[in-house]
Amino acid sequence: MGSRLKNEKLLQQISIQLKRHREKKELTQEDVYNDTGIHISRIETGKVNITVSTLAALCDYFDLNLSEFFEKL
Amino acid sequence: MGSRLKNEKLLQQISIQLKRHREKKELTQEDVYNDTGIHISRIETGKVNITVSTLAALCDYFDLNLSEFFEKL
DNA sequence: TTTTGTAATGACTTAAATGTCATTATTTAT
DNA sequence: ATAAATAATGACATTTAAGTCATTACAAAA
Repeated sequence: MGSRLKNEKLLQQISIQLKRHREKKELTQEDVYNDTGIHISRIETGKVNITVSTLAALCDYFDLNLSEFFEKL
Repeated sequence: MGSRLKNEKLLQQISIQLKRHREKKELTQEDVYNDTGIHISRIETGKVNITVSTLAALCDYFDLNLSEFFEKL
């Protein structure tokens, strides 16, 4: 059924991607919070099963669409 | 901040996409449940803010990756 | 070393996704 | 029209994402 391993891996990859995009824009976690209201710290540790809304909001904030975000998965 | 409108629209689009893929494979909601353990009914109504894990599991089940799923958004 | 800025984590609350099952539409076929 | 299959919804429990704030860890700079 839902492979826990594959899932953890996916969340890990998402977290790394988000961190990369944040750092590319030279933003702190606090910046992200001030601008979006999202606490990204726990997300970037890869332990949170983020919702589509949250991911969409972050992608929007980082100026990328969901499709290209998952392209580099 | 998080535009509720845009969000509802996104979730609506996701739900429609999922339904399209399910029907293309001629699967019932019960089939999906039996194979994945996921109750897709509420998701297909577009009122649920699905998690990445759930979406990933469904995409996997429908033989498509997340990137191409969001391409046709 | 000692600040200082930033990130990670703990504790807790709230809201909501997910799971489960029964019941009520709704669609499709006979 | 009736029956059968499928989907939607209601009600409820469980789990967990997300919000909030304080504290600890860590890194970079002074």
